[in-house]
Amino acid sequence: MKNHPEHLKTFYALFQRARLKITPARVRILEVLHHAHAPLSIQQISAELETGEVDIVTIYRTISALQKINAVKQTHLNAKERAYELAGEHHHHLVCTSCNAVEDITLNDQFEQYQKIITKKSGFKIMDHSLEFFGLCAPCQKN
Amino acid sequence: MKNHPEHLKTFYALFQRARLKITPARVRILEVLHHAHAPLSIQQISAELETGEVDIVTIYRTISALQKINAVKQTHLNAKERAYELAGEHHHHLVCTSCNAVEDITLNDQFEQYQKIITKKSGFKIMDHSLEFFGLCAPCQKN
DNA sequence: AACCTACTTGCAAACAATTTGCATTTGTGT
DNA sequence: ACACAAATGCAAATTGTTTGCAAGTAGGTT
Repeated sequence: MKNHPEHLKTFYALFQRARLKITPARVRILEVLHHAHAPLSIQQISAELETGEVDIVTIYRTISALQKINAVKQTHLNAKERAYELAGEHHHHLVCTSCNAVEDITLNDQFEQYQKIITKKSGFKIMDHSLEFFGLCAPCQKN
Repeated sequence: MKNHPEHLKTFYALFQRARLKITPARVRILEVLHHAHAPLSIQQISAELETGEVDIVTIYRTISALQKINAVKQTHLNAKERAYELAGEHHHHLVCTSCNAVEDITLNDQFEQYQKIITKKSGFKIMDHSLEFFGLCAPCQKN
């Protein structure tokens, strides 16, 4: 284990536990996700990287691996694409249906309440969830 | 406009407003969605119909048209597929990650509260949302 | 520091999902 | 019954995702 970016160290631990190697491609992909302000699709991750830096097949495989070790979470921002964000950065999303901007929102007590009610009513053991709001962002409401 | 199934009449109105024709294929697709107990993917809709009854391309186009006039809503129950349900039957979903069962849950005040808070905080004009919980259903918790 | 081996990668190609073009058919207002 | 725009099926194009395999590499061991 060489000199890898410091701020990703929590992920390196996950890697080691799963016997996954810390490769340049994986570090770059983690960095891209880390710097993102919203979940990214495979295509978007690919676009963030230098052309030819990482093959898109490798991105697919890396994301898949990261999901298995719970290092990334999948969300669904629109009809077309699946998008991914680093675990531990879980939040809900506001998706503007006009300009396609995506804004993160942090969950609060009110939502926890709702989840508790559902749990009680359903007998379901809830492990995770995905919530997206669709509408118009402030700027787009003026047009 | 001939003798079409009575219970779908609210949709016929939407069709006419949008100058969409009421065809056998569309009626059948609406029926399938109407009888479904959970959102269905394109493939599932296709499977519900008699073989060769409606071309899968037509299902794609029909669903797309129905979405445009807000007659169906899209949800994302799992990583692979998009699923659809009739509008007006909007609810949240409990997805069992073990047996893949999907259970509908009806939203309640608690959730409305949460949405209100988000609206106030963000300045977003929320038109719609999508919420899925993932976890283990009661039976699967025992295994 | 060189070595070994299992894990990774890129590339090509298979596969699957979704969309498009076009000739033909059909619903619906007149 | 007629006329025309809209809808359908089929084939083919496009796009998204997965798989097979030979070559390359991380990271523990000597």
